[in-house]
Amino acid sequence: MRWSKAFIPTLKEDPSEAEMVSHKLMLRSGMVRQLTAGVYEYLPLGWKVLLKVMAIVREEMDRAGAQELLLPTICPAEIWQETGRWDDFGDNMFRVKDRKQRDYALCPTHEEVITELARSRKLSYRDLPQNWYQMQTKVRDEPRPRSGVLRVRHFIMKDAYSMDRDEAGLDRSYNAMKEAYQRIFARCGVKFFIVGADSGLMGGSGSQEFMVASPSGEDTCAVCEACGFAANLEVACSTLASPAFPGGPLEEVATPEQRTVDEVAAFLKVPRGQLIKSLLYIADNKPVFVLVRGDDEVNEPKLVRALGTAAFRPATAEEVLKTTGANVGFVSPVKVAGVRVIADLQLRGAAGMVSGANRDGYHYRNIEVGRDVTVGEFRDLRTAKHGEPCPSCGQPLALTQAIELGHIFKLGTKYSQALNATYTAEDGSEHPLIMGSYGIGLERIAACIIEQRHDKDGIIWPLAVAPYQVVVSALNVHNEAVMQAAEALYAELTQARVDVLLDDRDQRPGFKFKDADLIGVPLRVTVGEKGLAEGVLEIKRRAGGEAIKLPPQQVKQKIQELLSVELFPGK
RNA sequence: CGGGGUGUGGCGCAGUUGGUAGCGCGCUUGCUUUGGGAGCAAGAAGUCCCCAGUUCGAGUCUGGGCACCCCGACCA
Repeated sequence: MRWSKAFIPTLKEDPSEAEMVSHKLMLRSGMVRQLTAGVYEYLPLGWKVLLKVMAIVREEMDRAGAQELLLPTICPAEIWQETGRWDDFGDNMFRVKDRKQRDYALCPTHEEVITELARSRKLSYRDLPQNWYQMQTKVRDEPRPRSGVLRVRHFIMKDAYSMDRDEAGLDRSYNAMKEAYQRIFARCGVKFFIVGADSGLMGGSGSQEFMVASPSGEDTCAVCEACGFAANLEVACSTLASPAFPGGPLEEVATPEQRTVDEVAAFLKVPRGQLIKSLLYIADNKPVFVLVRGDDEVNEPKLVRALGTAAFRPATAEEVLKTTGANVGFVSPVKVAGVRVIADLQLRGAAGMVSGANRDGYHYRNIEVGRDVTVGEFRDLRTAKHGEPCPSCGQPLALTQAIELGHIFKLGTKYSQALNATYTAEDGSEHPLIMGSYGIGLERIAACIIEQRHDKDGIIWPLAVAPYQVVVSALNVHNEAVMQAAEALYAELTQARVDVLLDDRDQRPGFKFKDADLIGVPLRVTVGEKGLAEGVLEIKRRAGGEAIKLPPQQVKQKIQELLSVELFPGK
């Protein structure tokens, strides 16, 4: 490509809408442009990067035995109604009607479509396992798009779906995907780690996420340096002993106007951890008390799993008053009949605790869990904290912010059962397919690479995903010798199938250098009057280091050498 | 959906007590220049987010709406 003909609208200044480095650099390097909130246009440079990422993903998926296909974006409502997700997705799903007023979904994900496909041709045990994948646009009406291309309403996902006859098969399919993912991210040059995760709306028995550490990440993960344990805070637990404070008979104590944990703890001169935070929720239209220690926070994803439903909300002030007879700040399950109580594991056997007396202006002291409160169920409900003991080895956990790049799920039979997708076994019996689903956000890979690989001048692409491998900078297009040498090298490299960009623009050298650095081309060959006077061209790595000066006729070979070393390290 | 912020040439911004819009970058043309975002000269380009109102007169004041960005609940 000749730069003079390329549409690479670089920007000298940071656009005002961008905060994250990757967002700024994607805009400044002319990779993308925002059309509206959470919807981006991929310009030639950005699309080239995505194509390279996709090529790597395709290779690794194929290597792992998956088969590529392409499913529609638009899909009739019926199959979503069959699984219940027509409602579950709520406002997050774009919906359209056709001319006959029939409902369609713009697919936010494809479990329903793939499962419908799987059932359309009755599969035999002989057909299994199967793994089908696609790279396709997903559409989600995100409540708040942000961070450039990281959280958008329109993005390209690589999604794969495995079908097996049993759990052992699922484990094999799952592990094959996990290995493929590790290879993909390694080849793309991103540093990542794997964490145990929540399955959320996908359902199923287990999942892991591929994370990239970043202060701008939306997820928080607990990581143990000592044993390698790592989990999203949505599921991470830690091992802490239950609090046992000196007990005694239940006692009411006046706490006028003291409502919050902080206020009550200070007023009674007890640590916050001696309080029980009694939160009233309405789950499936019924009140339920959720208890955690005063110094803990309820973790909502954990609560979803504990309650077995996402259909819950904090009770209103009126509901609290009606249920307990007291106002918010003075309530607890003590002596409240007929309300389900679910408590954090920490509170099992806790004694000497403080919580509301269900009478405005009063709290109870010496609450003993079990004696004064009947807990229906103890579950891990609290959010783990920095420095707490790792559940597997006891060493302190570190919390770190991260961006989710990929997520793999063991779905089990959630979709195959709902949609009646079965296979026939040897004895002629029919069984639901055991499924897994595996997603990667392709734009996020590009964004994460930039987050990890940039400097003050711009992006530093690894060769594997660089939009161009080499830029030939002709420093003065009016100098015949320079242009001759540059054109000759450009032709030579193009013929050798090197992805090369010839900077033949009528611009000053500094301008060209800045632009080349900004878009992050890994190798630059400088063709200038100075070098030619010495009989050399100069090869410079974007990542840094001294320029390599070589006679023009040796440049192509040297470049091929550099490319092969970086593309196939170790060979 | 709650809280905060911003809407003015393509981009980044300024615009005073209300008097009919300017700066830098970019773009076009010409000349000079050519090893880290050049200089001079000339030029094109703006429904001042939209609607309504106040006023002789609104980018500026009032009301309503819309869009976008940031912070919190969801996910690749």
